[in-house]
Amino acid sequence: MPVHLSDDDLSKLDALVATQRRIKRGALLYSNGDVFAGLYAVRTGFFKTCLVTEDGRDQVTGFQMAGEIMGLDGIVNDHHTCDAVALEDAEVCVMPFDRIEELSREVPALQNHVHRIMSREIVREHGVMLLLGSMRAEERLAAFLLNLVQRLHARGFSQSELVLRMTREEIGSYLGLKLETVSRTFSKFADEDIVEVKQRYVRIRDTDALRRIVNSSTAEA
Amino acid sequence: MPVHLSDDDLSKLDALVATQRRIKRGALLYSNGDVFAGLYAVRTGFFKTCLVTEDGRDQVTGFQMAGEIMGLDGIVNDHHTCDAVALEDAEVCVMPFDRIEELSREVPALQNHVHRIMSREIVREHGVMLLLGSMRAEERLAAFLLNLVQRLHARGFSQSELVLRMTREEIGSYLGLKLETVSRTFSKFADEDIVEVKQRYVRIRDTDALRRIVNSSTAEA
DNA sequence: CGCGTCATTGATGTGCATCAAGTGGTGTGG
DNA sequence: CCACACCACTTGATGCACATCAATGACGCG
Repeated sequence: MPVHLSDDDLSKLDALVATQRRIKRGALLYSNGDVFAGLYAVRTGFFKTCLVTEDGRDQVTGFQMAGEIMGLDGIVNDHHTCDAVALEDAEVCVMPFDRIEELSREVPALQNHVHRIMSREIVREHGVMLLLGSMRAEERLAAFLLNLVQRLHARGFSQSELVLRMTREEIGSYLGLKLETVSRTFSKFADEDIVEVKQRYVRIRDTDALRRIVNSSTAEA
Repeated sequence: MPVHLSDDDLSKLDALVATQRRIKRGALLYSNGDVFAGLYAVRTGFFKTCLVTEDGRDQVTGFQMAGEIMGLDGIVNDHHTCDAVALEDAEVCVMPFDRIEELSREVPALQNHVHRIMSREIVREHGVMLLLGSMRAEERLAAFLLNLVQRLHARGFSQSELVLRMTREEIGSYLGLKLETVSRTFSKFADEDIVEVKQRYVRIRDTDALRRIVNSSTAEA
């Protein structure tokens, strides 16, 4: 998201990033119950955020890659309500939230930027609700792949090739499916020459077919 | 949510509410594609927000009652991405967003308040994702009823009695179920003396039973 | 090289959707 | 004021998509 700032403002922004943190693959950036310190911007690496309930339910709420912001859930109650786990070795910028608020008051562009980030997250989650509430397995996986590849492409990667950073189980948890269903659906796509799949490696051979699948609600209206 | 403000700040806050709007039952407060003007605080009445896709899918993303804020989805792209529909005659306060940002810069308590509202919405949606992604029909409906009655209770209504403002179909859309399933699940709860249901009227006879149902994931861990 | 983790694939089961009737409450016009 | 129409709701019969259970296969790491 581009923000237009003066040089003066930019130098203020530098002050925002208090520290950097390195997170090993499999390690937690923060977890449910942790005191909220600030927001995190992913510099390198790949994360998942997930809710874990007392009764053992586990829901992946999102996957985050370079440039994306984590930690917004902690603002309401000064405590995080989910876990952030690195799926590969990663680096994040730590931005203490009181500093963000302070600077936001001085730099309107930053203020608006923060609001947009939060609103974007809300809209993203609306999309996930639609997916979880009304899509079938194939539609969910197709939407997931398209979203992933689109975000990777925006970062300079291929539009058609990707290496999944997460397991089938994590994909399933995000999509509200069991890992076997995710695997079977991958195989089905492969049979239909829509994708090539070899473990974590995925090559999309027919993007339009995926798009058609996403919008195949047996549309009546 | 309590905000602590000085008298001076309070008088500034008055300036926030530009206008009031009355919405007839069934009418739209805003809809997908509308230019984002500001946030809305529900004064009286009851709303649903829902996504409608081109291919005819329809997902209710939330129900809003007095004191709750609508319109956050419009901030990112200056356009709303969902519809807000009044389920009964309603009144809302209109708060132009540029005024909110302006005042936020002067009144840190307001600034923080806005951040908390947005964060709270993100956390709420996490909960819905968990519900849609991993709960069975009975668990979903139990969670829904508990949430509704809890919010009503916080507004001075009964802890055990409520009148639903929405149809079975709208409940189903929110919970990712078909209306028949919602109806059957109500009947099942009634058979088990957990609730009394007569059309829109619901009386909860055993709150703990509902709570037990919500946490009955066949917990292994 | 062997063990643990992740992935694939098959057989079977089940929860919810779908299809279909029928009921009750509400608003409207004769 | 009643008859009719409409809509929301309920309930039953059937089907299907995905879950579950189970076995095997492919990596990757110590």
